[in-house]
Amino acid sequence: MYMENEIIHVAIVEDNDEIRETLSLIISGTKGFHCKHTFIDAESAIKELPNLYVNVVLMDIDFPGISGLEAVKELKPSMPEVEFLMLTIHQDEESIFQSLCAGATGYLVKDSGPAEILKSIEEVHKGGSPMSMQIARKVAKSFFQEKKENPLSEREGEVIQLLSEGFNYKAIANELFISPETVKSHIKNIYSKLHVNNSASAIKKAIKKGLI
Amino acid sequence: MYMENEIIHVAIVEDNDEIRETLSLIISGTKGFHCKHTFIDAESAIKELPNLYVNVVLMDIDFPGISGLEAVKELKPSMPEVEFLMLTIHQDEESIFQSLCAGATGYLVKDSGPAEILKSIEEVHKGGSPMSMQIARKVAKSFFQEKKENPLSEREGEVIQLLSEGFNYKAIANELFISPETVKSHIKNIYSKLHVNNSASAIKKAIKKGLI
DNA sequence: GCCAATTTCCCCCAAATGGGGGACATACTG
DNA sequence: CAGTATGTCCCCCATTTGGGGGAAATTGGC
Repeated sequence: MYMENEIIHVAIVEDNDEIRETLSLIISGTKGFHCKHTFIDAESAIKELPNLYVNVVLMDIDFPGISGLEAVKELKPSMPEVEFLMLTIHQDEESIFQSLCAGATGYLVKDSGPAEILKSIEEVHKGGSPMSMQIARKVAKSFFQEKKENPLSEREGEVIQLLSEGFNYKAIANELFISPETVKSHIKNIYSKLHVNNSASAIKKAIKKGLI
Repeated sequence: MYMENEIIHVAIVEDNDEIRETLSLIISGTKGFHCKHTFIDAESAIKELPNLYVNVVLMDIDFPGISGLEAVKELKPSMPEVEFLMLTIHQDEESIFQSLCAGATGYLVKDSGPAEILKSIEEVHKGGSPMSMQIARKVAKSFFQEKKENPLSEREGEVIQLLSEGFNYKAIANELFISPETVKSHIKNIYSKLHVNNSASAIKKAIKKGLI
């Protein structure tokens, strides 16, 4: 139940001291917003957040150690009513896609102005999915090409074909006259393109997309 | 080109001394047949056979160490003109199926009489696929039920379903409230039923058969 | 009542896999 | 020309997988 005059409780997870403090000041200094809890890394956020009352979490996407992505994966299932807004500088499609899958609701590029940040927090709390224009386009593209384009190169197609027939890396290497390390490399790329991390789900996805 | 009066050169791979000697004597003692090479294990057969001239190999199906099955897999590709006749006591469908896939042409139960053995060797050399009645029935059954029945139990279905979604053993175990060892056990059985030996080919086959 | 299949769990142990790096060459494209 | 994708190969290293055993309880069929 969103109340028009309710105060939105925000938590921040961000390793950069300056950014964290600035965000905290902006938020707490604005009517209707409050930020009491900030965390310097994903580990402490994972430990503390479940015991706190917050509505929205601003989460930096890549930390040293446990990433923000991992943190969302960990936290979201046990606190589904909390919305996660990812903070990112490098707007690469992959981490965006991954974070959406992990349960993040929106995105913010770090150089957004105070007004935009506050608007996004409010929007996500109301049930929206705010993300900067650039990112929205990237996500759309990601989902779009997910459906129609064959994301695998010719070589990758040969590799996954053989993989689906039960060949292991060594056997695939022999078949294609390349090194097992190269096969491994192709498979790593295939998994990344299909958003999976093992052969079973790769084969399933590849078949569903008509790649094999 | 099969010549009517050509001598058929036979090699024997069999660990049991008595059986090996008996077979050798029977074969060499019969007009039109000759057996100069016998091997006591799969290893030596794999090493020596490629350098010898033989038409038919009698291969025991299960050795300690490298199995006869493995030996055929190894040898057949490099000597496709040589026919392999598997010797077996336990007529289990699985090893029969596997050996056919590996490139064996026919089967003999070990308690066959001399006449049947010689007839089978001749037949296989002429291009036939001799197998004892009991075995023929088993193979037929194996191929038959391969096509129509869902060979997976309910639990196995759940397991392969989760497997296809990228869950590893531990995750499947959590999902189904059983031990990872049990998951492993189910997966071993699934692989055996689908005639595969890794997740990639299992998923492919399961999808092709409409199991998931 | 026995046998076969299913479901559950355990052991050992080697091989395969996946994730993280990085490097270098080619080729295409803006 | 710089950037991107592809294809090739290498390192390290932990985790996962698969194969070989075996065992016990349950169920259902013959």
